[in-house]
Amino acid sequence: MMKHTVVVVDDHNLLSQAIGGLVDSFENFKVLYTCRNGKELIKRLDHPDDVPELVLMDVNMPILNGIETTEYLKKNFPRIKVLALSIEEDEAVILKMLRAGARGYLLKDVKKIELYNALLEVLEKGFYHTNTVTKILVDSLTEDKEKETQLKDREIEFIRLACTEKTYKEIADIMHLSPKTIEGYRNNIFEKLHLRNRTGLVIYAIKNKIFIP
Amino acid sequence: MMKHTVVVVDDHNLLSQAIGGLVDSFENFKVLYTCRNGKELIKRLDHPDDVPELVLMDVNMPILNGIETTEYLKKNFPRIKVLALSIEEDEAVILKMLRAGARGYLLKDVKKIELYNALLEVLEKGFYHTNTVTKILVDSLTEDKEKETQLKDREIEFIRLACTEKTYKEIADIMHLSPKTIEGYRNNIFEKLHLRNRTGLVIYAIKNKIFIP
DNA sequence: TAAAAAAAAGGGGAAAATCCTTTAACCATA
DNA sequence: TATGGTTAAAGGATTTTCCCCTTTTTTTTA
Repeated sequence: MMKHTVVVVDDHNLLSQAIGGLVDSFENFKVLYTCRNGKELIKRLDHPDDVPELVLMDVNMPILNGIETTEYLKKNFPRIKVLALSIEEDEAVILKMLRAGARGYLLKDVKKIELYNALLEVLEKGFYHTNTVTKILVDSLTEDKEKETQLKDREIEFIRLACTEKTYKEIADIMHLSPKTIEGYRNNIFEKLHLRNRTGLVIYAIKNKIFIP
Repeated sequence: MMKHTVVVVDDHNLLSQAIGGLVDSFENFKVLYTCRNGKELIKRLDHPDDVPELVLMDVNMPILNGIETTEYLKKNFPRIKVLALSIEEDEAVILKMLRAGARGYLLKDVKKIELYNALLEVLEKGFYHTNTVTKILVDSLTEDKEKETQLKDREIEFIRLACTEKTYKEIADIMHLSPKTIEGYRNNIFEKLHLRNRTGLVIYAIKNKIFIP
């Protein structure tokens, strides 16, 4: 019986070993080799014997990351199916990865049986998506989320000021706007980013490098 | 005429060059050499010819920072006078540096004339302090600032919770305290740290690594 | 140029945060 | 056992924030 061929691409040594081992333990799958980043993978694909059916691809890698690598594969090796593997649960990242051509998106703490199902389904049906990922996909289609979530210049300006000890009234003065307009800004941003209050906004701004303390 | 000997210790190449140039331009001062960190300086001091009268010391350096280096000099080369040079305007840092034995504390955007005066005064009077630094010094003596500024364990715990979207009432529940007590905590902390509101507290906590977003 | 969309502003009200003062309970220890 | 120090808690007043919902003004676009 011919085993399905798999390549694991992940810069985290321990994890790629573990995942490789898991895949090898499935009787109808075989790990050809593992790579530390996209560049390494692309190099190896020069040899026809090294071209797998499926790539388990980490998203966050140095040199050439999962998104870029997947885009490259879609262009140059369209028959290779990419299954993304990541700790990132960030919607934007998941969307980028899927748009780049990934056939599925697994979180790294995936259970053995789920990994197996994912591998099989990707080969048979061409895709595998958990409920979470499906929901994100649907949402992104139905309400043009990215565009609406995009922060405008003036909003960014406001956020930076909100990361200080100034009151909204003071911020309004600085931005030459009415306090009521500032409230509007704040309310829009809260809704866009699913925030409850200013503290959440400050943390968000710092996490996303809008404001650097 | 004998020129006064100076060594510049700063890991920022450009800046140490600039400062060195400035010092050399004073007719009665001469830069012996520059170092990138405290370790380098200590090594060079083995040679008696390399022992200067005065060291212009950066506070933030890798390997061996300004405070540790100044402490070492106080112990082993008490005749070398240290003039601290930093972008840090943090009270605690300034105090540490002075306690370590620095004879003065200059901000890096110091003007030429002020640097000159500082160098002269340190050599002649033994110290040079700007108004700002003097005030900090006085304050630290009069009201035992350090001890009172020290945050207690429970306060740290509170601060971490304040860096979330929780209301004070929710925080009170979590900490098994009355909301009024939580208010007390907050007020004490605001006063200690000269803060106006929760936003300021969040920024402070992140800056000081009490809360890592 | 009229219609649509986005930006700005407003009113009102409830909740939360801020500020100030005072009280209660509990220790330590002189 | 009085004394003072610390921590916890409360009352009351004021400001700021947050949340609806509506209106006006400006800009964009069909």
